[in-house]
Amino acid sequence: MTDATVASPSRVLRRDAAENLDKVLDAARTSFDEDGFEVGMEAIAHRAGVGVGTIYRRFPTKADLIAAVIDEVVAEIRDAAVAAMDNPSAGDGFCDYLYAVGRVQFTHAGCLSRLWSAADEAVVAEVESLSRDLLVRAQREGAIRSDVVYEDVATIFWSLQGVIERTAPVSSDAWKRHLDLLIQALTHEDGRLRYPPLTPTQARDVKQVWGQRVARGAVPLSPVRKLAD
Amino acid sequence: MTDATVASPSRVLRRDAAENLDKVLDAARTSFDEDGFEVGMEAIAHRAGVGVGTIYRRFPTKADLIAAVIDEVVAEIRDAAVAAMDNPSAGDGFCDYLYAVGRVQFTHAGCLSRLWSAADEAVVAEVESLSRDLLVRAQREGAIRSDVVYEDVATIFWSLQGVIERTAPVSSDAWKRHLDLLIQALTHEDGRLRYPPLTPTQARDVKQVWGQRVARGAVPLSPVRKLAD
Amino acid sequence: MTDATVASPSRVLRRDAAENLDKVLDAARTSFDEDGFEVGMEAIAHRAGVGVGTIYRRFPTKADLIAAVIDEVVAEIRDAAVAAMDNPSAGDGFCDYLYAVGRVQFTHAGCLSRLWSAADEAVVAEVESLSRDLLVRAQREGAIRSDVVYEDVATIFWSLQGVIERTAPVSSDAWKRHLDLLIQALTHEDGRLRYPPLTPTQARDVKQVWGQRVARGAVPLSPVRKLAD
Amino acid sequence: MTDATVASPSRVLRRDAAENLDKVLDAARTSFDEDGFEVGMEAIAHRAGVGVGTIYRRFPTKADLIAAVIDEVVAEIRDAAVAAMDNPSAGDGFCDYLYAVGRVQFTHAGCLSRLWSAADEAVVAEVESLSRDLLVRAQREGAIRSDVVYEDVATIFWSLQGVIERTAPVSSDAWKRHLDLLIQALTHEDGRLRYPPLTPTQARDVKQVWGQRVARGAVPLSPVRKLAD
DNA sequence: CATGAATGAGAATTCATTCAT
DNA sequence: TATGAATGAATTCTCATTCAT
Repeated sequence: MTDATVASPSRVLRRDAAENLDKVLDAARTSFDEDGFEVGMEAIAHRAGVGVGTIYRRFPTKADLIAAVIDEVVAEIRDAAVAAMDNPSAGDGFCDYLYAVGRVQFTHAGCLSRLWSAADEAVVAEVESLSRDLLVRAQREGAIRSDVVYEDVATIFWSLQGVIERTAPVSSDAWKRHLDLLIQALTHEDGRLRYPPLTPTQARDVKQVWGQRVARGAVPLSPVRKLAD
Repeated sequence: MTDATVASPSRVLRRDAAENLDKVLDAARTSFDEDGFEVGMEAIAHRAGVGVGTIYRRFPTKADLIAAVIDEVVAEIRDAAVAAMDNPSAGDGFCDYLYAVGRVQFTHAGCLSRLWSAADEAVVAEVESLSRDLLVRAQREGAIRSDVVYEDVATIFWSLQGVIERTAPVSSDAWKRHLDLLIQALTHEDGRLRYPPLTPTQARDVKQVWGQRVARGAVPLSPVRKLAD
Repeated sequence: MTDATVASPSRVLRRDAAENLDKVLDAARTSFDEDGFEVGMEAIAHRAGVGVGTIYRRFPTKADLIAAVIDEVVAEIRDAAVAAMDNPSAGDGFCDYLYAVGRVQFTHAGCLSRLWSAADEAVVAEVESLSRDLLVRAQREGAIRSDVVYEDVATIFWSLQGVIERTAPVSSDAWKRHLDLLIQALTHEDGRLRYPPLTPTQARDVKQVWGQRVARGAVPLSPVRKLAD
Repeated sequence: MTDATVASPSRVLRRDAAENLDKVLDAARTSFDEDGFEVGMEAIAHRAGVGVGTIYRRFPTKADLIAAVIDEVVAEIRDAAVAAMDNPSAGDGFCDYLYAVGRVQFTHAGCLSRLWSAADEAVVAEVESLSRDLLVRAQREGAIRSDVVYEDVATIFWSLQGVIERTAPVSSDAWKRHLDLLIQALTHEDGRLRYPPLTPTQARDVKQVWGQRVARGAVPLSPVRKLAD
């Protein structure tokens, strides 16, 4: 976070440090993806080829390490959103985006329980803003029904998380089929939705309340393990 | 934590064993619903107003206690399925059922990570069979699109779990809106689904793989905490 | 111990009580013989067909129950000693006695760790006195070497315990062969024994020190389990 | 229990890992010798001046710690066997060996219930092989009667264990006298032994059956406590 | 700076003993 | 009086975090 790049004789050390940080993040990401957040710090350190102390130097807390990994994942999603913006068809772009988010979540199946709630606020805000734009553009184009709001998009992501968490070890298509179904619903105007969407405030609270839990030490788990095992 | 533990002799009159068992199950259910499965046995015992030993008398293992609670939840779902069968309109019955499952899952938001996987096999099989019937009847009536299979129903439940786990502390409508959306997709015949459903085998594996994880001691979490607290 | 046999209208209750006591002792004996002293009180109660409370009525402590069983075993040994006295050949009588003690110890293989140390002092004294007599008579007859003292007999019992504890589940001859060897040594006069025997005081201390251990709660176990299992 | 736990920062300087491992093994050995295997890990850790976690770092399980200590003891016995081989008189060498084994067993009186059964298979095999050689050589020399087999040697060790377990706190000669007696029997050819020895298979089973018990959690005890205390 | 050994609170589970019914 | 449910201290083991080397 504060990696000041001051030109100096100690640049080599700097590089070592940066390399180490990368190794740690890689190891953490992979560990979380495969085994979920319950993996011990020792296991992550081992995978990274460093000592636990080295991890704790950069990440004072396991929660911080998790947050760092989550940030990367959320950044992947942001990039997907940006890419989707380039699609000349707003409707296709929006759908591309939903699939991309599904793909990212599937890839990081072990991290889902903390996605959004533990991530860097700024990036999350960016993602939110992009999501909103993608949705509105698609709606303006008439590709997506008009009674849908941004909060429904967030809900779809949680929905996918539920499906992915359970099916990831067994199928890589299940979530796609589910999303397909959802998209079909999103593109039809006819039936009115009978329940109100989450308000923006509530959507924000979801993250906050979840965060509280974590803070209280009731550290959740990650319920996934990939196919090979 | 700082509740003075002065035991006045008449503070707790001992009741029937059955009553005690109820207290334990109630306490466990509430604890799981609110705090998830990570709650300590001690905490559950305290909530029930009994010693840990009392819990262990009926439930030799924490897993057994969890299973008992889960069984109750699954039984609620079974009852809902049975009730839905009575609806003269097969389509309405099926939708009733989906909402009922959502409602039950919402009520026991802390238990979702073990639903299905830890429950009594027989009851789960019963639920599955009833679900299948409800679906087929609704399809025969033309209320539900024909390319949907039972495994999609299971997927919908997982999807709802994802939504509920995140939104339960904040909204009791979010999952309903999501389900509404899904049902609209289920009732439309037009768009073909582009991805295959889970095979029955895979659907079975979902439970099994999850169960393995649990067995391996990577005890899942429960990611929810209700509004008040 | 204090079973006053006052003739009275409540004699039937008395009989029930006595029957219960027998059932408890039988169950305890069998349990200890088979599983050692670690068996839970619950298991013993179950075997006896009574509740734990009933056991605790007669035996305020597990140690007391153990002592009661041990007393019976020691009484068996006393009876064997008495019987051996009847043998017209003092030498044969003495050897008979050694074998008899071995047999009793083998039968109660799970109880050996407390034999002697936990038993009723009076009966132990009786056994000791009889043993002494049997030994002296055999020595007077010239059947047993003269440099052997009573304490050596006790030592032989402990020696047999060591052999039985290890071999009981596997062989019912091992201890006999060992005793045969010992007896051959006992009947030869030639080699002088190079080490002094335990003094009577020391022999007494063995029991006392052991008893202390027990009292301190470091309740030993019984290391045997019979062949069938 | 009531030792003020004020941690002055310089109270315990941290030493090498190796040194610590030694401290742990020493503490474990002493604890077992004195109090038997029932001592809590906490107690051992306290004696070693470390936290429980430190023990568990090297010994994932209490059983592993026990095994480590036992291995050392068995190694002592192996060394004694090797040394006995050097004795030009095969008969003396054999007797030396028996005494050496007695001495080792006496020193580790609290560990006897697991000797052989919990030890490293390879070393046990080595000891067995050496014992066999020592016996055969002595028999060839005519020093030991010919109807004795290796399994009888094992039996003698168990016999000594029985004597030592009871007498160790009270006398350091008792076992020697008993062994003296046994050796006199071993050196006489005249009387035939009336019972068959353990077969090699049975001797092997002794260890296995015992091991099973341990595995089943019926952790044996150690029935000894040294004189002082 | 990096390392990984040490820490110790916390979690599940057992079992002798007590006591309401 | 008998029953067996309830108790809770004690035990083994885990893991995030600290800190000597």
